[in-house]
Amino acid sequence: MTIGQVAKQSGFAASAIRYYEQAGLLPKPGRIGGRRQYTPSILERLAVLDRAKACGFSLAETRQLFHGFREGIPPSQRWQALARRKLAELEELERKIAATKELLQVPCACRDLAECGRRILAKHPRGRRSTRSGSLPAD
Amino acid sequence: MTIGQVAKQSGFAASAIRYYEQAGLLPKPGRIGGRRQYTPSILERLAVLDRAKACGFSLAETRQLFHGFREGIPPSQRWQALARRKLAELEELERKIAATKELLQVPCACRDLAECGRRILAKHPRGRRSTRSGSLPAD
DNA sequence: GTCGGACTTAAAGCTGACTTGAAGTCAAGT
DNA sequence: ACTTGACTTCAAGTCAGCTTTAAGTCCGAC
Repeated sequence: MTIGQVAKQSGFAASAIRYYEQAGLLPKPGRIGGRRQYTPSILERLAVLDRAKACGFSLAETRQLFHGFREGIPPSQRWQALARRKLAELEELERKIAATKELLQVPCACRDLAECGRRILAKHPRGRRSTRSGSLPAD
Repeated sequence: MTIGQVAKQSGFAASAIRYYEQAGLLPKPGRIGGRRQYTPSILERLAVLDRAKACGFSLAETRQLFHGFREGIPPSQRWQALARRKLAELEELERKIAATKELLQVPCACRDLAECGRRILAKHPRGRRSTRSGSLPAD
């Protein structure tokens, strides 16, 4: 199969497939005239990749799934090890969401935004911010 | 106050304060000898910004909070309008998390990852992927 | 007058997961 | 021979929210 056929059948963009190969998530396929030639087993591999994505795993985590264990460790143990960590992360995320939702429901009766600022300052004298990412608040 | 003093008192990095100014989230302060000179009211403004961040608002959303309404619309209505949308987003996110957690708890008894792939393919014949971002799965 | 520290700007770098673009190659069809 | 379409590589672009860097400026102290 050519990369285009794999792309169509798997639903992944050809560019993504090349990217995954480059990232070490897919085995390097044979080539004919410079072009990648895949066997259908690539579709199984991509299905696993898809599932890993659906589990919220980053590419680094998915790489662990494939290459991060001693040979012979069965998939069940691999998935489990990664799942444990991810579940903890997701629960932490749920906690953040709950805290954010609470904040969003605090009523405001200020006359202007400056008054909002004064009230916030009055409750939370001063804070240090942490230098991190993520679309939700740090703590 | 100099930007350094504001940084220390607010907990924001000086570079972040400049960035917010550039992004239209902070008023342009007066200058003395080229340096920004702030009045303490900047601290109120930054406190509001901080609260908006804690509410999970993006800078674009926070800009709306400040400038996205007709003059005279009180803070309560501004917060409320933004909060409604954000709460909906957060609930959507919670649904995704719940779905992801379920997936993570599916047991696996495959002998190898190729078998995992075959089983996944058997259940979900083929899928189109959507071209979007976010650390959690698309649907 | 000269040192150091805090400030200024514009531009580039960071993260993750890809996509897009440019320039070139290959195979098949007419 | 020539066109078309699918492929190749490598580099750069995308998004957010900043930080970092480089090169220069300003002020107060000594």
